[in-house]
Amino acid sequence: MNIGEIARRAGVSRSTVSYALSGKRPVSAATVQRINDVIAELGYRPNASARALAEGRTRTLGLVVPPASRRLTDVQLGFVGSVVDAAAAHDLDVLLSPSGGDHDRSFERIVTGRRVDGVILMEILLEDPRVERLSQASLPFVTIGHVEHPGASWWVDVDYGALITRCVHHLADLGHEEVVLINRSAELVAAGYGPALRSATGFLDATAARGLTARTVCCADEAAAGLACFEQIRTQWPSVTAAVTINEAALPGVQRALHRAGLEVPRDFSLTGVIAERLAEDFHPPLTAADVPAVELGRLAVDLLLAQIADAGAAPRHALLEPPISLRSSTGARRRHG
Amino acid sequence: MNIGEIARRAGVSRSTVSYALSGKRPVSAATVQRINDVIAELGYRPNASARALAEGRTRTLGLVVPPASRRLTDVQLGFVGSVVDAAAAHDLDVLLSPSGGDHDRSFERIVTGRRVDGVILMEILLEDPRVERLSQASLPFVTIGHVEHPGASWWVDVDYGALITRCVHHLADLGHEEVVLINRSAELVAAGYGPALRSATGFLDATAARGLTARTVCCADEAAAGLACFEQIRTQWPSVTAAVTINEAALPGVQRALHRAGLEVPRDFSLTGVIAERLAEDFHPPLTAADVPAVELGRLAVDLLLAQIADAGAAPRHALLEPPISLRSSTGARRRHG
DNA sequence: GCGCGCCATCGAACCGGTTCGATGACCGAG
DNA sequence: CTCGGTCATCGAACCGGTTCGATGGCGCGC
Repeated sequence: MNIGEIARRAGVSRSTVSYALSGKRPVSAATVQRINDVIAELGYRPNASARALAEGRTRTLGLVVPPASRRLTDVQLGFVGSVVDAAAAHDLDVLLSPSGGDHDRSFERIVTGRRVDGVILMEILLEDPRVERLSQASLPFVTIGHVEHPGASWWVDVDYGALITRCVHHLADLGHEEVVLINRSAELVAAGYGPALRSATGFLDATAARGLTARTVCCADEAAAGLACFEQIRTQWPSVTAAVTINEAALPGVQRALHRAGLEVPRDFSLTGVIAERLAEDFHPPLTAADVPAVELGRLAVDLLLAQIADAGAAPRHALLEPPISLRSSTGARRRHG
Repeated sequence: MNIGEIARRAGVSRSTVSYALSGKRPVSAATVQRINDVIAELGYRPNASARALAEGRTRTLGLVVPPASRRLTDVQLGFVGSVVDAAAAHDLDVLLSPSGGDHDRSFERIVTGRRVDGVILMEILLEDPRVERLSQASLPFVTIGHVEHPGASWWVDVDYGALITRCVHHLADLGHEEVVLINRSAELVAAGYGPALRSATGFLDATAARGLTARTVCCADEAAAGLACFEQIRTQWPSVTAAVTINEAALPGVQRALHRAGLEVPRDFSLTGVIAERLAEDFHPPLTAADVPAVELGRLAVDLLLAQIADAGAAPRHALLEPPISLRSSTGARRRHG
């Protein structure tokens, strides 16, 4: 069931079969017909490993994802799905590599084994050893998110700082004077996770610019933590009237805490942030928020990666998306004496 | 940077390098040392395609997932994560194939291109053409979920029928007399999606056995549908006092509907079903439910697949898991005159 | 001291494709 | 009729590993 067998049955040489399939040299119509008949009859398809070896490319992209132990957020899930779909649209397969920190067998296999033509890296830190590793391996790659000093690397990202800034201005315009940022977990912040740090910076800058009192808390990525966290906010800073968050997993807990405290959104409390569209719409009431364009970001990452693979010497490109805030119904004017 | 280069620098032949790396023939300690030094210095790793071609195996597993357009449920996400992790534990990579229906280029590439040593298929239907396709391609595969007549195929699954039956008995024991099954979407049921159909059968059998009045509804996989669906239940069958569900995505909507109707769980209404553990615990109050052991199922699928690959002639094996119901706090005795 | 056997290593073939240079048949122009 | 050029096809080399049979050197036993 290999190309030699096809050639034998069609009465031609192996190279002729190869050319008939690839079209890289002309083959007479009659011969093509005969070869195609044999192929259809035997259900032949070329061996991917052999082809990869000969061509020097695997027609496969690597996608480095956080290990399953760390649950994926909705936004991350959106990335994975859109990358896989975008790759499939180009007839490329996606090889998954669960990678946490530095030395990871799966990651190393991907990088040095020439198993993939390029890599998409997600959930990267401000200082991420994997970026360095890929650079020196001279394997094309695109990161979703960007390191502090991207240098010559290609990336796509959402401008968390700008989006959080916009959320703060929105709240300030509504008259809020003391607002809180519910960030991702303290571990992620300590590890140097870009979105968390850039959100914090944007939040502090914007609140300062508008003269608001700023509070920030870190919150583990789970509903229970969201509940605890919100109750702590109410006790510690009772005059806070609005929250900005990028923590999707905490939302169900925040919702419960609001309910338990008898606070109605947006009458008594405003809530906004950067949140996957589906979750923003599932919230009650639907969240006014910057929807992370996960699908677009994933597709863009694949496009950039393919451009980089096609022209290895090209100048690095990147895309910093700043989606508009979708006005839904979770923010309102601050109530005096609220 | 290939094996020939290593051999040249170490002053040995290519086969000696190969044997030194694989250990399949003895190589003197001094030579091994020299080879390892050169390899460490150059950072050499064997080319995966070449190795796959020579060995006839790719050290890669295929995972067929629903296309991204259909959002993954929490349970499905658990499968993907655990399969990837379990494969990584065996130093295997995972190739993703988004596949919906019948003819799918990505699926065909996986099946006939000898890109993978075996395939794990999830989200299968009672009659699934892909199972047939894999069988005739004589490529080892394991399904998560099982077709109606599994024949000689290997599979792992959760016994939805038995679990739903247990839920019904639990409610009957608590005195409920009219209960509703909130199923997955009507499209899935129509397509022949196993869990949905087996749940419905189990539900009808169990309610009949206990003399309960049974109601069933299909509900799209989203919060809004859950809300609408529950409100319809309240109008149409006002005396229903408990619900059983396998629809995770609808839960936030159900929660909101309960709240809107002023029903307190479990005092006024009982809720149970088959639900991912995390979601059951995020619910308010935490759901008494059969937690789908997604992680165990994924690991098991990989184990069975590897067994099948190792011994192609082995008799088909399968595993039907029936996890216990976790008693949390969403079910209670029916209130008279409720 | 000679032959035997073992140990380490080598060379060549092979896996299944792609690609390049060469070859032969055929056609039209001179 | 011959020569040049095109077109279709072929054969061989190559991609980078693995594996099998062969070989050379060495130590040991008799």
